[in-house]
Amino acid sequence: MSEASHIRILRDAIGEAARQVTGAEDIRVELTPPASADHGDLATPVAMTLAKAARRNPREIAGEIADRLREREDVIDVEVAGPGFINLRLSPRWFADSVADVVAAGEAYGADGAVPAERILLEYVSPNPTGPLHVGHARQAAYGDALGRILEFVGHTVTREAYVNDYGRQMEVFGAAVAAAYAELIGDEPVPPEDGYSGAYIAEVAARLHQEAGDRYRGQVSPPTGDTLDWFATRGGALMLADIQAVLERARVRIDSYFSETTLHREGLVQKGVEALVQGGHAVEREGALWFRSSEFGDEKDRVLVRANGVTTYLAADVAYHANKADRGVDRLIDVLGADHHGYIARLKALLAATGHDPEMLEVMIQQLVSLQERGESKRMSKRAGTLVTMEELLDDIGVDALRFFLVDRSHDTALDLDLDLAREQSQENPVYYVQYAHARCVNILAKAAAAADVADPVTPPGDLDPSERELVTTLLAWPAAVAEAAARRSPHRVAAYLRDLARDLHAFYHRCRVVGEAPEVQVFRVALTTATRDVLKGGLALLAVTAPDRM
RNA sequence: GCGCGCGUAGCUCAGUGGAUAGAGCGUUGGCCUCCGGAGCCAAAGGUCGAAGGUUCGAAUCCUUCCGCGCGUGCCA
Repeated sequence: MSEASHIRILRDAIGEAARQVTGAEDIRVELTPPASADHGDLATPVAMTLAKAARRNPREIAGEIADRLREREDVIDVEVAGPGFINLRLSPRWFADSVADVVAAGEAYGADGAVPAERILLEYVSPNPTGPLHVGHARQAAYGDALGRILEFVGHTVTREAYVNDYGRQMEVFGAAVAAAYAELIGDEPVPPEDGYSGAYIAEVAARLHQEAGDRYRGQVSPPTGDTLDWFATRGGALMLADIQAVLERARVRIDSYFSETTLHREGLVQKGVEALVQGGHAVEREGALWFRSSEFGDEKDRVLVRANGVTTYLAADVAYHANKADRGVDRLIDVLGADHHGYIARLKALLAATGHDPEMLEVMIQQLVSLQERGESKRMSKRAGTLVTMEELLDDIGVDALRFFLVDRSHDTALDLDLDLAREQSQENPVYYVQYAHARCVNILAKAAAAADVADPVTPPGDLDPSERELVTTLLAWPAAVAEAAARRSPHRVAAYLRDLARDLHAFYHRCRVVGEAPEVQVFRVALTTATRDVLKGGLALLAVTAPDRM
């Protein structure tokens, strides 16, 4: 059930009235809470949207539509305002029916609204198993996972995948660094690689490998070569990847499959992909290297696939990987990448076009940089200075709920300043607790009302509604549109923003209206309203993988 | 230089053609015999970076300019 049925009936009625007045077909009726509550319960700008095609004054059209709506029982007042808005005030009966709709829909409320439903392959995080996940990965993970949940909720079929960059020189350097730490451990001469990896985690990996292999590699690691180097790189990488997966799991990030870059090379798919490009005339040799002619497909310039020394580039593997993904029978590919990869978009689209796919099937969602703020100051992060904050440290510091909420509370294309003091705060200032508290408050009220509450009964309309009740109901009715918008725009932050709005309306309602101990018809209505709010809060938080505690 | 992103309240940010531009934090002032005050109510605070243009209507679309970030490797 994507929309409560009584608001749909109303929307259809407005559409029909507009059709009668203007003759237009297929009218999309936007029906939202107005900017100010004293404009009514719901408002629509439909007359203004139709004015141009109808070549008529929007206020005139609005007036005629309004006349038709006035006859309806559920509408107690209609007025035309401003440039042509139609403002509606709805009956208590309509409010009661609408709340009952939401309660009846339960978990399905707002779900399955996507048209058409697509099969989507969503790639995010994509770690290098040469080091721990950092803050940037955390943002990609929180965004990607929330987006996946939202897309599924509105009816798409989603496969979540992470591409593991476990191939190439970086793995060798990593292996050499681990081997050097191992050498130090067993008293051999350590030969750390230049520009190598450092940090305590390298020593940890070395220690775990020492437990596994003992002193077997004594005399072979100063420096390691061949199979020995390969062993340190591969085994070390496997340990790192396991750690990475554990951190993601702890952060409630779901990934269906980890796709190994090495596999692509081992199975000859990279080679095959490159050859296909050559045969298609999309790759040419120049100055000893093999170039992908991506500029033919809108990229700024051509890109190297195979270097003069015969080694393939990262892009060559991506040809194979993206062609592979595009061939899996999906309608859409979504890549979540960091800000430093935005130059990559044109390349990826070009390689899809060159391999005979529609480049439009790929969407690349770029995540802007994250910086951490503490005591009013930005914490500078640098890999070299060793001040990089890992995702695991962040989880230890502020917890899963705060991390998940804060990282998706802002649009993905704006740089994010994560205020650690605020995130740690277990108080009113913290938006996570604000929303969670609203949920706990609903649960508490319902527990108190439990004896009297029978929401299965038809919800009876109260004599009149408090303004805070009207606002809470119209906000609840806006949920399907909000989550559909979040999905369509790939914008999980809209869900977070919606939940804050809903929590605010709930708190305001709580302070103005008592639920327990009121006249029976009032109590029944308010119990239903509280139930609906609880369910939407819980469902919305679940889309962000944030818990909805019953008590705090 | 070129490409992409961003410039909105003191700070962090919502708002991709509709009404008097919003929220959180911060500031100021109110509200606990009452379902949890982790809350509520109110006030102050804005030339939406600048200038043109399109439109009945522009923070939103177009053009130019200014500022910030990132990219612009035979790195990944």
